[in-house]
Amino acid sequence: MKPETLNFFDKVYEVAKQIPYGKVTSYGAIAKYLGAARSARMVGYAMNGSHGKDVPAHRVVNRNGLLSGKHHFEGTNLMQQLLESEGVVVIDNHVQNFKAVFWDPSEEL
DNA sequence: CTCTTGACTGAGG
DNA sequence: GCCTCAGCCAAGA
Repeated sequence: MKPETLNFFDKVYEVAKQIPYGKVTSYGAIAKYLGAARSARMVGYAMNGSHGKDVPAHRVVNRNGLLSGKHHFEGTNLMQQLLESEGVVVIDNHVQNFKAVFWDPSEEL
């Protein structure tokens, strides 16, 4: 594994790991913090390899607070249950009061 | 090198 | 609030 190739993915993992309990953020927010605001898709792509790591991928949703990545988790509602376990209200794959639980790395980090 | 795919986003209707 | 279109960028075939 070459560090150069892991750079982007690693950064994504590092940021995701720092997401506070009971908070969520968006792919675009992480991408922006990494200086790649146009690479939000890459963040999601990177999360694809987050399995086996200490990355709370369930705390990362799209800009609408929609659990766009729930299909990448086991079962059909694991991601939602994980969030609700942390105090985040989720209804029909949508984070309720998204703005209140939103955590922006560019602002908080 | 070219083409496809995608856990995205912003703008427009 | 919902749907559609176009732009973005990296990885894999």
